[in-house]
Amino acid sequence: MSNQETPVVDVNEQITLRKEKLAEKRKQGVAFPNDFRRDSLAANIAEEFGDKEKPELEEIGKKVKVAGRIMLFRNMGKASFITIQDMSGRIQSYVRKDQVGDETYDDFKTWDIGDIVGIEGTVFKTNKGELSVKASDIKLLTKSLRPLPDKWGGLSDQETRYRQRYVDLIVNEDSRATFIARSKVVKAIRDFLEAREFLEVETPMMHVIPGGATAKPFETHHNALDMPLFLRVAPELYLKRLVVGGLEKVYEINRNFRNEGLSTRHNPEFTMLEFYWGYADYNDLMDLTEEMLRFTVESVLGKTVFESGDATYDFGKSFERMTVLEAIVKYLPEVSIDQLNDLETAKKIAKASNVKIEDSWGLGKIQIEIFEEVAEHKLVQPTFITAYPAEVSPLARRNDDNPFVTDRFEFFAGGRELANGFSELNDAEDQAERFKAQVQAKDAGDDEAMHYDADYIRALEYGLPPTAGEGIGIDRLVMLLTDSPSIRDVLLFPHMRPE
RNA sequence: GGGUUGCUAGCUCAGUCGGUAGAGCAUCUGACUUUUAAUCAGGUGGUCACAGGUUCGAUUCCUGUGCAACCCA
Repeated sequence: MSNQETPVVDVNEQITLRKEKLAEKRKQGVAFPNDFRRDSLAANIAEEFGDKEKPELEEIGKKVKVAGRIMLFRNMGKASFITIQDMSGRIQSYVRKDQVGDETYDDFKTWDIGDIVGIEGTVFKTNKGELSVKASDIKLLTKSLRPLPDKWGGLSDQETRYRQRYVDLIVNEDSRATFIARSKVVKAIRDFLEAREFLEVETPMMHVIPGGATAKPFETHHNALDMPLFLRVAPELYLKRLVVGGLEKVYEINRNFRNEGLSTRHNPEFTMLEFYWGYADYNDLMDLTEEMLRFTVESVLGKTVFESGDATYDFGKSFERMTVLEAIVKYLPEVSIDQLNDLETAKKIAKASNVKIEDSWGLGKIQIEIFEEVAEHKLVQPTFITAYPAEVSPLARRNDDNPFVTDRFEFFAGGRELANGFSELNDAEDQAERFKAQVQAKDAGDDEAMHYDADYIRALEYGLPPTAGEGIGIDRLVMLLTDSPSIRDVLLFPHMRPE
C-alpha cells in the first residue's frame, strides 16, 4: 500500500535553487568527487597552533588540508571568511580571490551554508587573533540541497531533533556531546570488565521461548520454519547456559525488546549490560558494581562528583545499602518491619499508599508495590536495595537465613532503577517449580509471566556453578551522566510513530 | 488509558477580539580583500498540521483526527 504511494517531496525556493546549482555542477564534471584527502582535524590544529602568536605562525607556514561542512559564510567581495565543522569541531578559513584564482572564487561565492568542502591552505591568525586556514585551494565535495536551521537559533523542536537526528547532530553541540559520552560509557564498561577477564559474547536476539524477565515480548514469524519467534526481553537464560558450559565470566552489551508503553524512561528497544560471574555472590556483585560505576563516571566525566537534574551526585563515596523493608520504613516511618511482614497489615499499608492490590498478589508482591510507591523515586543518591521477595524474583537464589527473600539487589540513582543483580538460582528442581508457578500465573491471565523453558532446566541439571549475575540499563545510566531528562535524548534514533 | 499544551516561511518565534499574515536569521540582487551572529541598500518566500462544522467570510471560534511535549494512572 504505502510502497505504491509516491513519496511527498517537499520543495521550497531554497531547495530548488540548490538543486539547480547541483545540476550545473553535474554539467561541469564530477559532481560528487572523492579524491580529496584531509590531513588535519579542526581540533588538532587548534591544539597544536592555538596558543602561537601571529608572526610565529607566519614563520612556520604550516600547510594543512581540512574538510568539513560550511556552518558560517561571510562574504566581503573579493575575500570571504567561512567556518567549517568536522567531527572534532570548527575552524575558520579565509578565502581570497587572489589566492584561489578567479574561476574557483567566483564558483565558491555560489556555494551555500551546509555544503561540504575541502580546503588546502596555511595556518595563520587573523588581525583579531582567530586561528584560521588561509586557503590556497578550495573544492566543493558535496552539495547540500537542504538549508540548515538558523545559525544562531539552532534547532530546538524536540520532534525534529528526534526524527532528523542527523540535523540535530550537525547543529547541536550538546547532542553530539551526549552521544560521545554514551560511547565512552560503553567503552569504560568494556575496559573494566575485560580487565577482569570477563568474556564478551553475543547470544540470540530471536528466542523460541521468551524468557529472562517478566515482560511482554514482540512476536515475529520465521517463514521457512513456519514458526513464531520472539524478540528477546533479556539474554539472561542464554548467558547462564554459557556459565554451565564453562565460560565462567561472560557479559553482553546489547539490545532488549519489550512490548510495552513509551515514556521518558522507556523505549521499546533499549540497551542492557548483562554479566555473569561464576563462584561469586550478590555481595561480590554489589562491590564490583560500585567499583565499575565509579570507574565509568570517572572515565566519562573526569570526576566522581557531578550535577544531574536537581541533584548533585557523589560516586566517589561508598554507596548506601539497605533492604526493601528498611527502605520502606525509612520513607514511611509510621510503619514497622513487623507490620510489613504481616499480610493483613501490609495490605492496609498498601491501600493507604495508593497501591491497588490484586487478588493474585502474595505478601512479597505487596511489599514491592509499597516500596515502589513510597521509596523508589526518593532513592536519589546511589543506593543498593537488597532482600527482594522470592515471589517477585523467579530466577534468584533464596536467602539461606530467610527463604522468603532472595539474594538479590537493585541499584538506584536519581530515583530510577539502574541495575538488578542476584545470586543465581542454580537448583534445577527449584527452578522447575518456579517456572511452573509462572506458567500458572500466565494461565491465570498474567501475560508478563514467564514460559517454562525445558532446555534451560536441562542445562541447570548439568550443573550451574554458584554464580552471580546482573543487568545494568545503559540508557538510564547515560541519562544520569549526561543530565538528560528523557531516554530519547540518549538514543540516536528513538522510536517514534511514523510521521 | 485520562488530562494539559503545542503545530504559522528552511530555522526560531510574533500575530489576527473572524476580513487569507509579520520579525530576526537563512535565501535572492547589488556594494565590500582580516570578518566574528560581519556590515549596508533593496527583494523573494506561507494550503497558518489535517478534515469537517458555524459564518457573507475561518489561520483565528467549535468538533474530530494526526504528530509531539509534559503531567497523572
